[in-house]
Amino acid sequence: MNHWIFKSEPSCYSIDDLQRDGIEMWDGVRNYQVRNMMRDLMRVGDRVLFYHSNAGVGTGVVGQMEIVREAYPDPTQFDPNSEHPDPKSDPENPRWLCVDVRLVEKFPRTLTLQQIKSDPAFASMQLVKKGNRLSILPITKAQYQRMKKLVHRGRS
DNA sequence: GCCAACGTTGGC
DNA sequence: GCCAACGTTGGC
Repeated sequence: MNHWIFKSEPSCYSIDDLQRDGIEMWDGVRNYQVRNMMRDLMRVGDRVLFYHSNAGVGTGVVGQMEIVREAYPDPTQFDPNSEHPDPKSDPENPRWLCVDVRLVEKFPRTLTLQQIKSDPAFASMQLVKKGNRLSILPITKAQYQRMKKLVHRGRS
């Protein structure tokens, strides 16, 4: 089983939106590295941390999810009215994929990026490295569990 | 709103 | 295949 972080700008789609929806198609990925991770490594049952990006003081990890459907063609690439249509994608051989996620838990508070950066256990994570622009990142099981622990303990 | 980082595009 | 221009991401 693999562990992941999925980023989303809360102004676009937030943990509260997912709480309302329960299960959601994670669409709009338009990056080849991320697509390949979805295709090759992501499996039903994988655990995922939900990260709010570009959220000011609210930037950080806000909950956990799980993968409930493995990679399949992202329908929004063929929808001219969607956020990210891709006219060059061939319906016979779709370029972009998505997965379905289910909310497991909204955390009682946000584990902020500041807190994550200040913990040496997370120093090796891609998330805290400068210039990382991937919307989906792998994380180790140990790091995942430590984040869960910190956020439930209330203080770190 | 600024700007650094980095992926993508397209001319050659 | 190189690389400059451009667009996007995301922290601050």
